[in-house]
This record gives sequence, C-alpha cells and structure tokens, in this order.
Amino acid sequence: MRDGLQGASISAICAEAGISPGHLYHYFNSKDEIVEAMAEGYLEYVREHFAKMAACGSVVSAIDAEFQRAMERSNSGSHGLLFDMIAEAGRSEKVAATLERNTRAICQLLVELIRKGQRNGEIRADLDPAIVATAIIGVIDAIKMVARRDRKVDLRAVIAMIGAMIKRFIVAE
Amino acid sequence: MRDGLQGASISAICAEAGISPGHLYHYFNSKDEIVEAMAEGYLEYVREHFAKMAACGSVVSAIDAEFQRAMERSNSGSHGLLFDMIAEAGRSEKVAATLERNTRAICQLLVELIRKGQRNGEIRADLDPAIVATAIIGVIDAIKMVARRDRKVDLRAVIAMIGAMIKRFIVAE
Amino acid sequence: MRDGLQGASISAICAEAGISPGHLYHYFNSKDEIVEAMAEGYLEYVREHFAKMAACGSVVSAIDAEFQRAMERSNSGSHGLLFDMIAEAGRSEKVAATLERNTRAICQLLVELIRKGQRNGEIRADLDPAIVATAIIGVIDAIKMVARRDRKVDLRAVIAMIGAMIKRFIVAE
Amino acid sequence: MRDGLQGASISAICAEAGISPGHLYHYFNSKDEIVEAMAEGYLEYVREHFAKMAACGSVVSAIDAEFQRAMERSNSGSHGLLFDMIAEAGRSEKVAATLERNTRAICQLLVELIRKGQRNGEIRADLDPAIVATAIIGVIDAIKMVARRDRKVDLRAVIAMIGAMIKRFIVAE
DNA sequence: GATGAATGAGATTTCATTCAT
DNA sequence: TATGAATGAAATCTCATTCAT
Repeated sequence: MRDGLQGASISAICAEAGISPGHLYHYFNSKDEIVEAMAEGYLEYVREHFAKMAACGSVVSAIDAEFQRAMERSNSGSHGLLFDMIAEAGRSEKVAATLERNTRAICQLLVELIRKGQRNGEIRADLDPAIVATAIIGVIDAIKMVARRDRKVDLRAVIAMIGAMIKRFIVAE
Repeated sequence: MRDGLQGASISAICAEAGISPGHLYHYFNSKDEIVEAMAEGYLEYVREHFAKMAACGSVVSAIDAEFQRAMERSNSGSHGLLFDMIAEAGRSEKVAATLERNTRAICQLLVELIRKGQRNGEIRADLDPAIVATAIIGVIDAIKMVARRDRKVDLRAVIAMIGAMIKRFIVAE
Repeated sequence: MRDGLQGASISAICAEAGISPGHLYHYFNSKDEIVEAMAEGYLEYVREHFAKMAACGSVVSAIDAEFQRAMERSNSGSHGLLFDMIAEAGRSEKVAATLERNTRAICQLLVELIRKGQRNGEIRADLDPAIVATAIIGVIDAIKMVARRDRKVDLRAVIAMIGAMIKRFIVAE
Repeated sequence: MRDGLQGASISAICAEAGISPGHLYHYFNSKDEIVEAMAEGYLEYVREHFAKMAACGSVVSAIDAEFQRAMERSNSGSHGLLFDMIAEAGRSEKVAATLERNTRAICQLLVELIRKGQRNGEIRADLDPAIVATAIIGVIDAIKMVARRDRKVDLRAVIAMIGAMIKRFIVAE
C-alpha cells in the first residue's frame, strides 16, 4: 500500500514481511500473483465491510456510513490500492476482471437494500435499483477522488452536500 | 498513455518519439520531469477545454457537456492518464501538487459560472459555490470511474440519473 | 535424462522421485554426488550389458549387436546421458575419472574378446588388441553421434558401411 | 568454451568480454541468442576450415589433415563446444537444427571430394558418396570422443589404425 | 542539436542446501 | 526416515542515465 500495486519491489515486500525472496516464491509463483492476491484481498475486505454495513440498516444509513469512512480514511493517504487498481485495470485484463467481479458483488448488495427500501416506501418506487446502486458507488468513489484532487478541501461540507443531493433524489416524499 | 505514467520506459518513449535517449535528456532532466510534464500537459488541456465549455453557457449546460464527453471517451479506454495521475499523486508530491493546482483552477472556473447562475436566479442562492463546484468535479470523475469499474454498465442511464440528481438539487425552483 | 545431467534441478528430481528435498540429502551429500551416481549407474549398466554381449560370442558379433542397439536407441533421442557425460567430463574431474574408469573396463572386455579371436585365427594376429578395442568403442560412439548430427540420415546404410569397413580390416583372410 | 555453452554465466561472459551486462544486451536479446551465436560461430569456423582443407586435395589427404587436427586439439581439452552442442541438441530444437544444417554443409563438401576421387579412380566407384561422407564425419568425431573417454590413450596409434581402416576400405585397388 | 554505446544498480526469479520438527 | 519451510547467493534481464563524438 505504501509503494503501489506494482511499485513495491520483491525485496521491499520481503523486508516488510520478514522473509527471504526465495521463500516468498514458496507462496506465490510470480509478482503478478502477489498483485492479484493483494487486489483480491483488498476488494474482498471492501465487500465484506460493505456487507456488514448493509446487513443492519437502510440505503440511506449505509451511504452515510460509507461517506464517513471515506472521509476518515482520506487523511491517511489511504485508498491507494483502489486508485492503483483503477489505473491498472486499464492495462491488465486480470485486474480489470477482478475489479469488475467485485463491483458487481457490491452493486448487488446495494440493489437488494434499495429494493427493500422501495418496498417499505422509503425509496422512490420509480427508480431503477441497478442504476441507483451504480450511481451511489460512483459517488462514494467521487468522495475519495475529491480528497485526492485537493488535500485541503473541506471534505465534510462536500460530503454533506452530496449526501443531501442523493437523499433529496431517492427518498420518497 | 499506453503503458502508464511510470510504466513507460525511456527507450519506449524514445522509440515512439523517434529520438535517441541522449537527446531526450536534452529536453528533460529526468524521467520524473517527463511524468510531470505529461501530467501538466494533460491537465492544461483539460483546463482549457473546460474553460471553453464554461465560456459560453450555464453551469447546467457545462455539466451536460462534460458528462457527454466522459461517456464518449470511456469506451476507448481513455482517461488512463487521469487515473494514473490520481494513483501517482499518492506517491509523488510533485504530481499531487500539479493535480491540486489544476483542480483548483477548474474549480474556480466553475465557481464563477455558479455565481453567475445564482445572480440570474438559475441556481439556488443558498448554496456555497465552492462546495458545489467541488462536488460537480467529483461527480464527473465518478462517471469515469463507474465506466472503469464495470465496462458493461449502462453508462447512459447512470449519467441521466446523476444529471437529474444534480439539477434537482442545484436548480432554483 | 529429460533435462540433462546438470539441467535437472533438485526440486525437479524430488518431484520425479516423490520425495522431499530434505530427504534427498539423506541419500546424497550434494547435487554433484547425484550426477556422479547417475554417471556411475549409467556406465555400470553399459558395462554389464557389454559384458553379457561379449560373454557369448566373437568380436564381430559383439560389434554387430552394439551397432544394432545404437541404431534402435537413436530414434528415441536416447544416448542423452552419454553425451551429457562426455560434455561434463570436460569440466568435472570426477565425471572424467568415472568415464575413464568405465571406458577402460569395457576396453578390457573387448581386448579379451579380440585376443580370443586372434588365438582361434578369426582376427588378424598382427593388430594390437588394445588399439583395436579403443577404435571399436570410438566407432560405436560415432554411430550415435552421426544420428544426432543429422536426424534424417540413413543410419542403417552408414552402419552397414562402417561395419564392413571394420570387418574387412580386422578379420583374418 | 571454458564453462560450456550454457554453463557460462552472463556476468562471467561480461567479465571476460570487459563489458557491462547492460551493454551485452545491446548486442544480444537473451542468453539463448548468445548460445546460438556461439554455436553458429563455432560451426561456421569448422565448416570454413574444412572447406579450405578440401579445396586443395583429395579425400584421403583431407581425412589425414582432420585426424591430425583432432589429435592436436584433443590435448587442450578443446572440442568442448562440439560436445556441448551434441548434448544440447538433444534438448534444444534450435541447436539441433543449427548442428544439422552445418553437418549437411560439411557432408556436401566431402561428397564432392569423394565424387572427384571416384571420377579419377582414386576411390572405389561402387560406394555411395553420401554414406561414405557421413561415415567419415562420424569417424572424425570418434577420434575426439576416444580422446575424452580416456585421456591417456595412445591417440596416435588409434588414429593410424582408423586411418588405415578407412583407406583400405575406400581406396580403389 | 543529436547520436547511441556504455554503465551499473536493481528488478524478478531460481536453486542448492539447511534445519527444526 | 522423512518433511517442507526457509535461506541467500546468484542467475538473467531491464532501465534510467551519462558522455564522447
């Protein structure tokens, strides 16, 4: 995470892990496999976290929680792995596929949450759940990007506005 | 753009440019300078394009135009440079600074457009122009990320929804 | 035999043998010892085979039998170990010594056969048995090399000619 | 030649050549290309040498000259490249093809020499020139192998005998 | 302005060997 | 006997950079 997906050298990884290069290849057959595993691991974590978030609540509260999390993490220069993957996806079919698989899994979780909201009248019934879900994921990413584009931005205010924007749009009157 | 900001080797760049490595160093003092110049060049282009867009119109039409452009470009696997820069900004202070400078310039253009809209009653007057501008930039990025996260997504529908969301929020009644 | 004397890695050998590297070192102290043992084993086999051949017959029939064998084996890309050893002998004193020891043993068998032939008038009496034996071994090797140098050669015809050549020279009139 | 075709490490080659590893790859794209070039170079040299030998003389004198050369070189542990190639040809299709191409070229030179000998009555007319040529090449190799198999052998006597054997067979009465 | 030979550090990967269990 | 995790040196190869011309 410090040096980027491809930026980390084998010897740096070994130093960090406290093992020898020879032994690293006992676990992975190539550096690419490590990159893949990191990508997969990161996304798995994101998905699980999101599942937990979604388990106990509504779309609206899930969004709020994710926004909160995106903001807290943005200071520590985190999200690096995500941006590396987005960038790498443009070159590596494998990373692209991994990213895609995961995006759809998260999207599906959101879709179900939205459907539930529509059934109990919380969410406007005339919206396509899949499109709303995709838009929400995009907007959560957008928060992270805003934080990267300008590190001094008033992220709290931006999040508040974007949150209000989404809620005004999707919440049924 | 083919190999990524750091992924391009000097010799590959030289082959593409049709010059010798020795001569390349006549123009640039290091590979980092090339990366910087590419970043600067790209962002300069984006800024100019945005300025033109903004010159003749309202916030609403500028957003629509940018959305349109984001969608058209998404198919060709473009935006690569942008994502490389976002990723690189996490590691290189220089790239981060370049990105920041440019983001603010674009933001400023948007702020002026928004202020104009507020003066003539098109945009809600109670919104902070800087925050709105930042949010809009973030949302434009979000469109690009959505296209990368899932290459088979119905981008047109997502854009339509996000566009509607923004307009419902910022347009004065 | 698949990868060459030195070309086989310890782990490949272990995989083939179905044992662990740790256990391999229970039997051998180093890879060189394995190479040596393979060389020794192969040459032992060759020597025994030759002894059997020589036991029941004359020089002439022994040569014919060896030529036949060289030809049959040449198709299957065999003789690999022999050529590896000849090549390795140029670098490893141990392999060179092993090869030498064995060559002399085979040579001795042939010498006795030749002497017997000379006693019963089959072989010209004016020939030095040691030189004839060495030449015969060389010529048997030559057949194998011919097959390697050109895989499409008419080996049967070459063998017939070389056989005739030897017989015309050593058989007493 | 000291360490064998594959046995020579890149850094050893660089040390010997007095250049840096980086620069070595300016001339060759891979170690395999170096091996190939060495093989090709060696065989080219052999072929040229043989052509010269053949240019001015008869088959018989060419054979004598080659035998002489094989003997002189055998002391210096030379012929290493040849044996490496023969061994490697069993594993590398490329080396096998290179060896084959060259063997045929040398064979062709010999065939012409033999035909000339047959025309002027020096060589028996009932022999197939191609087979004789192949057998002669094999026998020249045999001399080299004999010298490797037993470094203390009386090579001069063996050569004398094999030479006599060939001449008695191919020379017309 | 322009070349391209040359460098040398560093990248990934392999492999013979050891050792605690 | 037997395992297999672990090592670390060395192998091949890449690449940003320099410099004489």
